[in-house]
Amino acid sequence: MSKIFEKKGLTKKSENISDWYHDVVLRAGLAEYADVKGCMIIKPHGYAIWEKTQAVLDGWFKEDGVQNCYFPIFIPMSLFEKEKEHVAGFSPELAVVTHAGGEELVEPIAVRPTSETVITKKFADWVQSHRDLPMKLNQWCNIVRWEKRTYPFLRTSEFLWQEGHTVHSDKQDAMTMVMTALEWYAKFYREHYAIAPYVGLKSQSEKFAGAAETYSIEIVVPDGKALQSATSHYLADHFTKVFNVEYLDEAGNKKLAHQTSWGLSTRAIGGLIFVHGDDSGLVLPPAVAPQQVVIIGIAGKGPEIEEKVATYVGYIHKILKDAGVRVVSDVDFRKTLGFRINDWELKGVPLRLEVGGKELEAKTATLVRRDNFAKHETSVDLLALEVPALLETIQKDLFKKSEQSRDALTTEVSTWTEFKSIMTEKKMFIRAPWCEEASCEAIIKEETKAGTRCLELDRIQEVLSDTPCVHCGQPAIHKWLFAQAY
RNA sequence: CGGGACGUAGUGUAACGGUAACACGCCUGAUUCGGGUUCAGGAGAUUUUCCGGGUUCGAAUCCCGGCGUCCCGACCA
Repeated sequence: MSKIFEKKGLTKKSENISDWYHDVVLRAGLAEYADVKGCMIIKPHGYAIWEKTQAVLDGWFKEDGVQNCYFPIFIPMSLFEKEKEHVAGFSPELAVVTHAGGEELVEPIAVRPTSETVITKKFADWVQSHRDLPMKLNQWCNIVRWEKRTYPFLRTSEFLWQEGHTVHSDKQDAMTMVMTALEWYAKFYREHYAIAPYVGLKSQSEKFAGAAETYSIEIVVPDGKALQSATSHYLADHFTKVFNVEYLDEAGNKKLAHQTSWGLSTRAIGGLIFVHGDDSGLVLPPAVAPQQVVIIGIAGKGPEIEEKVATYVGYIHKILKDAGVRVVSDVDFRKTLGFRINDWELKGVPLRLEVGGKELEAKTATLVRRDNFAKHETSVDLLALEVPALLETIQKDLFKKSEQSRDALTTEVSTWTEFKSIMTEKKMFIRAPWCEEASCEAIIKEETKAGTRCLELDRIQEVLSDTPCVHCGQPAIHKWLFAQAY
């Protein structure tokens, strides 16, 4: 039925997924390397995906009463250093400004790796009464973390994200916020990125520096490794204590506010590339594709046909645009057909309409799906209904495929021998009983490079009895997910 | 931060210590256009080979230092 046309110079995903990934990022026009190590220039096609991401999440945040704001990129070192665990966690990757205005600064300024400190300091001023709570803020901004080893989108020295910061009267209210944010992210990945993630609680050693609890979205990359793809933290009173975020309750008692923070970054785009891409390049889910449909005009012989085809393409373009489809037309007849098709496939446009002399005569268009290359011809009269429906089908099929891939890359084991051989021979997610001791986790990581990824939400209630830890044999408490991480 | 590789037109590569070359891309014109077509001509390195020193009659090439990038490890809320 459908043949996959190989791309010149594009490494096959199955041969070397890392080379393939880098090739796709560059060839699909998502991003390029910048002049500073580990930094990335996000090109229009990549940025457009980010804008789609922003639009969806931002809408949900606002519906819930979260307000956008902006705090400075610079944080005085003294402020940053106030919460001890926090500074210990972030110091190694901090970029610090020591000179400005031609002079050495009296106090160095940190470039934000996250904004808990500056924002909490202001919460102390803004929160006085229980009537001020909850206070929910968010900012879309850039972050700098000087990682030793970088990877386009997955781990860059500077990246874009949103960070939500909220304060609440008590733990219960804060936890509701933590779970709401987590659910937004899960829903976003499922319904917009068409990715089936794992959602759960991080272990104590893997949690955010300064948090009481961290929940995360974990994506299963097709090579069996894990990508932490969004986090939601319950900060308890760890920061509010340090910055004195106190309020008076109804009875006039002074109380410390409870706090949350949650974020999703441009790393998400890396997950999107990894999960759906194939040997022909990027594959975008229709929900977030900057262009959902490309109409390719196929020239016959001579300018006369070209003109007719171009007119016909314009006609179909309008039909689709009126039907609410994000559509782009390609009638650049100076380039050969193969070149144009390959280029649009690399870019990952979910649906291609081929329109030439044949279709013009029959008043049809040929529809080709990017995800499975299935091809069929349809009458123009049906396009306004059929194209949106087909885009939805593609969206659903991509999700199903992601779900199958995730499940196929997850296995349950109960013995250490099995655990170790799986992790060393074939990387994948392992679900196994664990004692929840940090020392045990550290040894597992040392021997297999795999750490805990999360305790799935629906397994938190499922407390084990008489089950030994997969590694140390001590009583296990829950079944956790383990994997090597990106 | 340890180990390795590398740095030459826009990109990818070549050049024994002796005239910096080739392919792709780009421009012009044809040709072709239902899956990266084919051909002809042209521009593009030029205080030329990342930067600074050195050796030499002569350095892209050898030596020293710096900077940077990539790969492998350690690290990575």
